[in-house]
Amino acid sequence: MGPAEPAAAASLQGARRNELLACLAAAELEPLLAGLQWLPMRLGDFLYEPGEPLRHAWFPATAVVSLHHVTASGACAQTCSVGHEGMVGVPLFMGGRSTPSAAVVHTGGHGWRLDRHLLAQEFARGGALQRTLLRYTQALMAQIAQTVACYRHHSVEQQLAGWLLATQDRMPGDELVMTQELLSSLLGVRRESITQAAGRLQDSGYIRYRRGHISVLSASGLREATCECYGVVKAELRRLAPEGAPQGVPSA
Amino acid sequence: MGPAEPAAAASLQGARRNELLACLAAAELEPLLAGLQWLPMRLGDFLYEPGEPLRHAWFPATAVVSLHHVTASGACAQTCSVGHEGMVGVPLFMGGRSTPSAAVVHTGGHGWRLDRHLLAQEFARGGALQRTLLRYTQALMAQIAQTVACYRHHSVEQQLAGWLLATQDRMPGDELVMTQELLSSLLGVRRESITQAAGRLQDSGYIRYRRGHISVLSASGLREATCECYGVVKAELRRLAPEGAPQGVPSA
DNA sequence: GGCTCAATGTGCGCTACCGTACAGACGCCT
DNA sequence: AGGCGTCTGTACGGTAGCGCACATTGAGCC
Repeated sequence: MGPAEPAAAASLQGARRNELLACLAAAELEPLLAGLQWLPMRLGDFLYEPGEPLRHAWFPATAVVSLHHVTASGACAQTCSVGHEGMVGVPLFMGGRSTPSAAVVHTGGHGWRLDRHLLAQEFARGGALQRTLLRYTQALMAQIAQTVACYRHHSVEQQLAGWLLATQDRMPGDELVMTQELLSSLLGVRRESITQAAGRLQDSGYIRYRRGHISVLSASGLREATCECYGVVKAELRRLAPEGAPQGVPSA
Repeated sequence: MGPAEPAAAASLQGARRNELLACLAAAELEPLLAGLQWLPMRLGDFLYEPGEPLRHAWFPATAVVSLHHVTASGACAQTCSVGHEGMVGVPLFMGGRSTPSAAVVHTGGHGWRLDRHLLAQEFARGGALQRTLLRYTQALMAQIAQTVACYRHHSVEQQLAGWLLATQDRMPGDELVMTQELLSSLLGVRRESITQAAGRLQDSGYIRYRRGHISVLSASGLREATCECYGVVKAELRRLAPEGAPQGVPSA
């Protein structure tokens, strides 16, 4: 963990880099400020692990987080992706404290960390914050459920294209720092399957990659290459997003 | 829809057939009674369809409901199962009104139907009902997420065994009315794959089936045959279940 | 009993993805 | 520059599940 800027830096302005925080009126945001910290979120950081009580909630701004499950044999499968449109730590207000899933930062960046007591306390008030978080949680459920259908019926190439689009939507810039090895473990397939699928996407001119970096050259091409799941999830996130929230990538 | 028993039949006693309703103290249950109806839930009934605003919430007692997604090409994949331990209609209190998924009754029985306005109104009070529903919703998310990992990494035979166990947990008796055709469409695989997997389970002596009926002969055998996903989901449902709720199958 | 139709059994080739092994290539470090 | 370690490319056989075609069987019905 890097040195935190003082809590005073948790200004209204800064909070607007996360859409859930951004939607809150000053009156609702104010009580949270004391528990908000703007922190780096580094590639590979685990925000929580299976069965372990969550210690904080996170509201990413430029970082992207993957929620995933690990099977008994050690295999992994990403269930959803969280960026500036959402938050990590839903169980903190749903009442469970922990979950069988894990959350890991797969694109480094920054975000807001919020004290869990403060979150629970303000959530319990039942106002705009509660409404916003519950709507987001529903979108999260839709995302996970869509992933079920996608893993069942669509090809690795379609899933990879969708993953790249979803990740790009959540980060500034077009270049992902990501090895095929890591990507394969997130999607729960072999590294070689990613090599092959990524090769085809590169041959089509949609992406370019080199040792640990992937650049999106044509988002519209990727949209051709992926299945409908990407669009369904994006539409549902938008439908359930808080009103007045900025759409799109935050300024870096 | 069959003829409804009069709302007066929505007694405290009857409500105990669903664990979420059963956990509520009389004071919390009372305001709901006017909107509760004990109704038959027939095989094949759609409780809601993708994108359509939900009209009711359902609290199954002896029926079992499958939530599933349908892909653009018409393929289907079950994301989770709901019986007497849960409820159908989470989007009604999460704020979305509709969802991209569908809910269909796959094991006929009875359950309580609740007026959506009443549900939303009582949920907004923020008491035990809200706490209970949110904890259940978290369990539902865990179930869907576990399904992601399961579809990715486990065999159809493992998934079938788990499905049979999960369904049996939610219904009275050991005989499911279910064709392989319907089962295959729920799990999102070919009918022949089910034939093969079910054949192996029958050869092992764990189940017996004949034209549209499946009997569980050995739940412990099925537990051997399935993956860890069944156990993980069951544990999470139990962990997040309301305190004081009866565990196990309701009397029919 | 015999008919009919839905449900189940079986076989065949096909494809996507897996598991393993190893070769090449790029980037970083000294 | 040269070495090293990581990342990526490729090839091989193996397997699970798909898509299709068709045979068989059982339950219900007249």
